[in-house]
Amino acid sequence: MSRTADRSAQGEALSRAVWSVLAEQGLERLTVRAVAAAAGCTTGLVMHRFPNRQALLLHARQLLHEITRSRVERLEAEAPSPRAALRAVLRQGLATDPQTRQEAVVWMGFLAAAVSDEDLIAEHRRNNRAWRTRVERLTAAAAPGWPAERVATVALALIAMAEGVAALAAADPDAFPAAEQERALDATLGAYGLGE
Amino acid sequence: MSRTADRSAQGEALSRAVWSVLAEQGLERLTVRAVAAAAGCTTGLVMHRFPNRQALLLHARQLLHEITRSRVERLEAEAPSPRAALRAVLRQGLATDPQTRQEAVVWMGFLAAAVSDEDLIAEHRRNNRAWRTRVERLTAAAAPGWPAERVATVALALIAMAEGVAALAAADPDAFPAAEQERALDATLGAYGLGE
DNA sequence: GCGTTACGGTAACATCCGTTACGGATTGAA
DNA sequence: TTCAATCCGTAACGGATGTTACCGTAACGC
Repeated sequence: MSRTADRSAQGEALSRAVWSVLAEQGLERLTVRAVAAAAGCTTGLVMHRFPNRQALLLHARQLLHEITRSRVERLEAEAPSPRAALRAVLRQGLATDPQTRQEAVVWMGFLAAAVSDEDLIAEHRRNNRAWRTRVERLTAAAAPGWPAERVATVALALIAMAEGVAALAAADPDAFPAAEQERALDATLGAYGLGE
Repeated sequence: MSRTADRSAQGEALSRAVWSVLAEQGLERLTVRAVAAAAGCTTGLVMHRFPNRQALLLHARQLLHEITRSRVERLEAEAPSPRAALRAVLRQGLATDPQTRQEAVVWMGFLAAAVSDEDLIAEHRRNNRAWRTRVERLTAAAAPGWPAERVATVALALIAMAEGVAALAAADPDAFPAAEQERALDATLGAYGLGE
């Protein structure tokens, strides 16, 4: 295996360790040593792979974006109709299973970390705006004939709803089970006339 | 002034310092020394007022809940109609001005801190469930005749939407100005037939 | 007026943090 | 085989953190 592939694979493994620590121990315990322990290596490897802790976090944040993006594009391509695509893309943003619940917690951790990290907040804004553009495109396709302003407003409401549900469920899974989250999503889509 | 009032006032001042640090510097820099500096005192006072950092955070979290609760109850009492009450209560949860934007950032910081703090997560769940009960009551009053399940689903969707919009706007105020947030709220209420 | 008590600032403690320096091990080429 | 380069674990460093101990001081009861 080439050296660059090794480096890239190590970077990914360390990023997954960042997610793991962020989800299980929280931002306050997200130290270089904790990440190294979660990845099964030492701080030496971490600091040889990344110039500093900030770069490590930024890489983990970017990789999270990349992974959810590819998942979303697959869902979008496989959907049988524009409305099914819209629903599938929004649905994957909920916190309906351990995997997505962890992602929601990690997403929140990065957001909290971004308050004191200029690079992280820039990354967050870039990703969020791309996400918004995507949902606007899907909404427009699902609601032909709507004026652009209506599309933008409804897309924002849909994004916010999904993100809010995920945050609520991530912090209190028992109070917001998967079925209830999906019911809220379908009720909202239905209210806008975007149901199947 | 009595000694107990002094103690209580100091606790409130320290809690406000916690909010300030959380909003301006983020969770990672929320240290006892930073809180003391923001409050214009020394760590000695902080540690005499609270047994440890965790108790300080918990008090600040509880006070934040108490303050928003009283604001919400005032809005609810002053509203001319059930639908106006629902809208006003949801609207105050958006991040439409520096005050509420700061609250949204602080709220997010406490949520991230709760990942590694059993007391904070319990407080969060308790408050969120109370919040949900309140919005369900307001929704039921605004939509007479709805079955309970419909009320619960729509209330969840409304809560999630408001919370999601606040999170988006807190992290990227330029992309989500106040008018756009309100438009999303009104569009959602309108879609459910709960507009004025 | 005086002693006691609670208050709060100072400074220290042990620990943990991010980061750096160093050294041994492994790899690949000559 | 040998030499150079790369990799990465070890250990240390300066600084920051939560917490504790100590001490001066101001307020309150007698």
